[in-house]
Amino acid sequence: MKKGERRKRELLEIAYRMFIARGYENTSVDDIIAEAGIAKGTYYYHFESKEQTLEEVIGMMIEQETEAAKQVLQADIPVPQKIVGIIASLRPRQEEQPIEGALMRPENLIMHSKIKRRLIETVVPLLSEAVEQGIAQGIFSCDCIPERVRMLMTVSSETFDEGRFSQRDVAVFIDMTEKLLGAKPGTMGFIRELIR
Amino acid sequence: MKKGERRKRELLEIAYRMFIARGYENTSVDDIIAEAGIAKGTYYYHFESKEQTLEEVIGMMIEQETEAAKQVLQADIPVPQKIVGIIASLRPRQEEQPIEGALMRPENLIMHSKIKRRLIETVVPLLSEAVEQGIAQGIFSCDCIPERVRMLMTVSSETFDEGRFSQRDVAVFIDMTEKLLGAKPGTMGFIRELIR
DNA sequence: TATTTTTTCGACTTTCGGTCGAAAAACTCT
DNA sequence: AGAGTTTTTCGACCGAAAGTCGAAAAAATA
Repeated sequence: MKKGERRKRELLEIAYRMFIARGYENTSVDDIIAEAGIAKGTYYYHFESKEQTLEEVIGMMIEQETEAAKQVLQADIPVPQKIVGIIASLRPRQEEQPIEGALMRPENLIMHSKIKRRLIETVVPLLSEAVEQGIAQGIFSCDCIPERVRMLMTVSSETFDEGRFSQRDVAVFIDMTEKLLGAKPGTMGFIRELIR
Repeated sequence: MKKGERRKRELLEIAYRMFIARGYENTSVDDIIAEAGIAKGTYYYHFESKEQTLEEVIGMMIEQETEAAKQVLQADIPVPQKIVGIIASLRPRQEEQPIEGALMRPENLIMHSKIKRRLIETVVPLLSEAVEQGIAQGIFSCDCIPERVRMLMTVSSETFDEGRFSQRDVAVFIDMTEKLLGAKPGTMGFIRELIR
């Protein structure tokens, strides 16, 4: 009674690839089962609905993305680098699967928003901890850490995720980060390197 | 050759009401034509697709929302009030159509995001002008105005649009606004009144 | 009035998410 | 091994919804 789990993983893997490559909306259940070589009933034996599949696929993505972020948090590097490292670790890397631009295209609006939301959900606590460390070290100085971190993440994903941003955007974001966290001007300047 | 325009307006009006009341996804073309008492062919004579209808409906909304904002910009009141006034003028007013919570519910993700995007698009220039005025008066002091304004709007809509926010969110947002625009602490404190 | 253009109609097609009952495969227990 | 039970698979079928199309009706034009 564990064949089911394997099958589900397999389907999840396929859905994951297809959702990323062609978008959630442009991938039909028929596409998925054709690729997997199974019947429709089988698909719906493993998943409640197409949307639930998306939910689980996003879960996989998040988990994967979060992995790296956690590493960075534990690492023995200066706090500002940690923060930047975490943010960078979960930005959709261009070199990856998303063939063709893909993930952020208007057709994928739904997937995009859902990912964004859950990513923020899971990463805010991690980043907040890093900021706490920074405060303990006298690098930052502020209250309401989770709220501040969340706003920073919101702006970051909304501004940088879709590629079209200017150097001025970067400059303002750096300024904003420093001011929101109560850091000395220049502390976060090296963000420039990572966004690019 | 102008009966067409009237019909289209009528359809747009109906679609507008239904999209707001029940959400884009939950409104079928059949619903719309039933309400309008016309045949499907007629609908598709006037619109390319359901999505294009949404696009035009959003256009109507934006236009409408922007109206008030422009008034505020011209008004003879202190700049900080203008800014808050503009933002307030285009936040979905609860008392309005959106019966049942409605507009911001997860089902309406698509409509919601599209509105958000186009709203920011059209309002950033207006707000930027207000900020310019503020700078001229020595109330604010910053560069990269449109970028800063856009980020503020992003955070604002992402944080406050869906109802679930805390007083700490408000406090941080005020702090952020003042710091991003280079205003004296306390300048924007009255935002508190308007959110909530 | 004749003709041309615009508008309307509604049956039909296609696509897609989802259901269901029954068969097959895998597992359990004596 | 064989009977019985549970899990997994199958694919025909369903209903909803977006979109098409040719032809008729209405309106404008000459």
